[in-house]
Amino acid sequence: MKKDLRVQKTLQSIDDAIIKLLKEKSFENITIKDISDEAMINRGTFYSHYSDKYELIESFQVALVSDIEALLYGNIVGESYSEIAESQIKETILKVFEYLKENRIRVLTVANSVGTTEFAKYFSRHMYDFYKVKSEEFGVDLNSEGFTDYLITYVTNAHMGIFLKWLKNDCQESTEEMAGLIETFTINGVFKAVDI
Amino acid sequence: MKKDLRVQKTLQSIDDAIIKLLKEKSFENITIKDISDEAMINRGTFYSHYSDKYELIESFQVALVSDIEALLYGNIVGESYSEIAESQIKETILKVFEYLKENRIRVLTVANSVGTTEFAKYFSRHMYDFYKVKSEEFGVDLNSEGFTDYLITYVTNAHMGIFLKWLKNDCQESTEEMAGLIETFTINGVFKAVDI
DNA sequence: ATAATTAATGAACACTGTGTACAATAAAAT
DNA sequence: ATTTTATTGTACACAGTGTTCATTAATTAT
Repeated sequence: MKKDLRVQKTLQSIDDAIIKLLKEKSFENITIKDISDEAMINRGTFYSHYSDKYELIESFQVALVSDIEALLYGNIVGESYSEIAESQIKETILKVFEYLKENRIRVLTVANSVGTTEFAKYFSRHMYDFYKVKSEEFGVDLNSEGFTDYLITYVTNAHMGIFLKWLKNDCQESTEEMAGLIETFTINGVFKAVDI
Repeated sequence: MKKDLRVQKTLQSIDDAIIKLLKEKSFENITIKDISDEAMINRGTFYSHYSDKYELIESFQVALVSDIEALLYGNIVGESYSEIAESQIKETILKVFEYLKENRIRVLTVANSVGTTEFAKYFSRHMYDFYKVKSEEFGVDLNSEGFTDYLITYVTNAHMGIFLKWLKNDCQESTEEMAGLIETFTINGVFKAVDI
């Protein structure tokens, strides 16, 4: 059973409003009044859907991250490294870039809203988990738990940085190019990548 | 000529207050009244030194970053890669870890205050510049400007992630261990690091 | 089509925090 | 000891929050 038409319209207009406002000013400087004015709804109506603006932006995050998770876990199948063709990994990285490109505005506005902070934290926690699961599937047996964690942290943050820079750069490079960069940097190491 | 004694005391008590408060709650939830109460000064006195709490935290950031910059640029001398002993780079990385450890509380509170966001942005912009200058000094000639930028972004974010994770982990690993990790990941690449 | 249900509106309210102003007071510098 | 300067206490106007409630309007179900 679907939600009341009015609710759908209200939620949609709030979404549109916050996206538009985030292009003009920072998240912290946006008030509920700004949002309800822009959405052309009563301020009280906002409160009947979200308890504050943080809850609103969280709903954005949740949507984005669950999309990407579905994309990550949905694409790669297989139980050990040998079963997973390298091309499949490449394919997944490519799909992430494509998703990011398609949702550029949403990703950037969310990332710039809570500060890259909260988003990065939230997003990278999921990326971290993904890499962890994958490295275990790959049969990567590491000397110490701590070592693995740092390794994953390294990769997660590196990739996160690349993603956001690319989006801020208006996605000038092709998704294939970017997937290639990520692969080179991560597999060969950055020093090898520049031939030192 | 030194500043008025009263000013020194006031500024110090504000610093202490914000550090203490940041251990209890997030930066956004701290009010000027909280700060002035904790510092045992009049609320108006706060405003005669800082125009708002953001200006206060920025002074923290500036201090931390300028410390680290001095450390980075002060330690490495030489004009080309060949003149710079590898041990000197290692030494610098080590010193960064030592500095971070000594200023653990300050770095973490600032990072957690503005969100890791703003701090990371601010901090990594300087790190980015450093790596850029260094890679030029090293005579790294790259095919495209964009390529270099992505490479530096990759490294900067990766290192930033490691730094903060280590600090959050209570600096359990030794600074030497950490410097080694950074070196291995960056030079050999993470895949080599785990023997894939 | 009409009645019942549910959402949105407008207006009011108490509350918290902001930033400024200014005379009074206390402390430091000369 | 006198001047200078910082801090204090208090007050004020203002902006934003979050809640309440009766009224109005749209949607759903009969």
